[in-house]
Formats: sequence, structure tokens, C-alpha cells
Amino acid sequence: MISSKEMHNTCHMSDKCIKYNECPMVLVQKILSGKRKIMILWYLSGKILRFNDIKRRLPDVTQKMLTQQLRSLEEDHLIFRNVYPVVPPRVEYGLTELGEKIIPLLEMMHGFGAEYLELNLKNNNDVGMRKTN
Amino acid sequence: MISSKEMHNTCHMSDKCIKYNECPMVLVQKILSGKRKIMILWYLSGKILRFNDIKRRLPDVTQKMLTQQLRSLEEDHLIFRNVYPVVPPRVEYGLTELGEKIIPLLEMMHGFGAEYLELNLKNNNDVGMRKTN
DNA sequence: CTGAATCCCTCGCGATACTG
DNA sequence: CAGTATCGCGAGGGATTCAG
Repeated sequence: MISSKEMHNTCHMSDKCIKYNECPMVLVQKILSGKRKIMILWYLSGKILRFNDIKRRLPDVTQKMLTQQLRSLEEDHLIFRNVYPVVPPRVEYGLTELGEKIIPLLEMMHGFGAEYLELNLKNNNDVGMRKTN
Repeated sequence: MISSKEMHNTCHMSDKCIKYNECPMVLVQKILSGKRKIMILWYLSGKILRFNDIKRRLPDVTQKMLTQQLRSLEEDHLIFRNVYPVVPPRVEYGLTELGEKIIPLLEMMHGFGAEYLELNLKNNNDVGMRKTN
């Protein structure tokens, strides 16, 4: 069994990750760096939702942008897309088997976010008020 | 003690998160959705690095973009920035106490990325070849 | 209902030059 | 070395329309 610390070090460019594109962290960075990816995955955790179900939960997202994010997640095999040939059309999204493996990560994110908020309340900071990343 | 599942549900817009901006997941989404944030935090885990140390580890990042990402992380109090008034200038970056709390998350990301890569090798997929998110 | 396709414009981002 | 400042292009993303 390789320790977490060892794993960590192998991922630094200057250390053992010969090819940058084979680094697990680079992969995760790419997969998650969409503007709504984390929220979408979170909403799909343990559920299957239709397009508008997701859209309704994401304030200020346009149909075009949401479609893009969903396509991207689908390309990465984290979510599946099921089209029912009925009228009106019915399209369902859910986590793939691979996608489900990210749920513990999402839950830990939630824990971190809660911890962060708690500290934030005490210090009167305001993270959410900035414009971009 | 509240269960993970309960925590999870409280975060869905349609459920208990009255104010969207107070949802821990929305916060995490905002904090992490930068294009290089995860990699920067990862490189700073347990280390203190100078500007060029970070730049060297991030292929194809411009000085301008890196500065932006660093400023953003600093605003969110995840990293600190220490300027030494010497010549030539010396500026060091590292995780704050708050930032260090994200390390377990990063390590779990690494684990997920590794798992993902393993599956990817078997199925001959190619996540890293797309253009954007 | 769930898209795809256009139009159009902002601004993200790279390139370059300059400063303490 | 570690930045700011400026310019300029092209992609990102909004609004709207059309389609199955």
C-alpha cells in the first residue's frame, strides 16, 4: 500500500510525473473545472433528473450553457444521458458507475464548504460576492 | 451527529437551502472552479513556493493568468502571500490555516483521478484531449 | 420538452512592454 | 524576480429563433 504522502509527491511535475497529462490531479482539474460541473454532479448524486429539473436548480444558467456542461460531463463518462423517444421529449441524466465514485468526494466538499462558511460567519468575510474566479 | 446523507439533501435548492448563496456546495463550486486552482492548491500542499516555482510547474500558463488565479485564492483566504522587501523581489505563497483544511480533499481527488485513469487505460478513452470544459 | 443553430458582443486571455 | 499596464484578437456566453 502506497501512502497518501507518496502518492502526493508523484504528482508534482518536477518530481515523478513524467507526462503532465497522465497526472491524476491534472485529470481531476480538467474534469471539475467547469463552472457548474460540481453542482450538476452534486444534484445528480443518487438521483436521476430531467433536463429542466437540473436547470431549475441552477439559477442564471442558460439552456445553451447547461447543455454544454452536460455534454462535457457525458464525454468524460461521469454522467449518462437517456433519451426517451416520446412526445414531448423526455431526457434523463444520472451518474454513471464511474460518476458514482465521485460522490464521496462531493460529500467531503460539502463538509469543507460548511466548515468554511462557519469560519466565514465569524470573520465577516464575503467569498460569494466576487465576479469571477 | 448529522449523517452525510442528511447533509447532502439540505444542500439542494428545492429542499432546504433557502438562500442559494449560503449553500456549502455553491461555495465550493465558486472557490474551485478556476482553471488552475486545484493544481495550485495541490502544489502548495505542505510546501511554500515562490512565484516562479509555481509557474514552472504549470505548463502553458502565462504570468498574467497565474497572478489572477493566485489573487483569487488569496481573496478566498485559502493561500497567503508573503512579500520580502529585498532585491531581487522574493514572494512566497503557501496554504493558510483554512487552506490546509482542503488537503484531505485534494488527496481524495488524487485517488479518484488515479482510479479514473486506470479505467481509462482499459477502455482506451481520452479525457485530456478536449479543448475546454 | 429538449435541444440545435444564428447572431452578436463582451471580456478572457495572450503578447508585449515597462517598473521597483 | 515578480509583478503592473496596455492593446488586440477570438472564444465564451447571452438572447433569440427554429426543430423534432
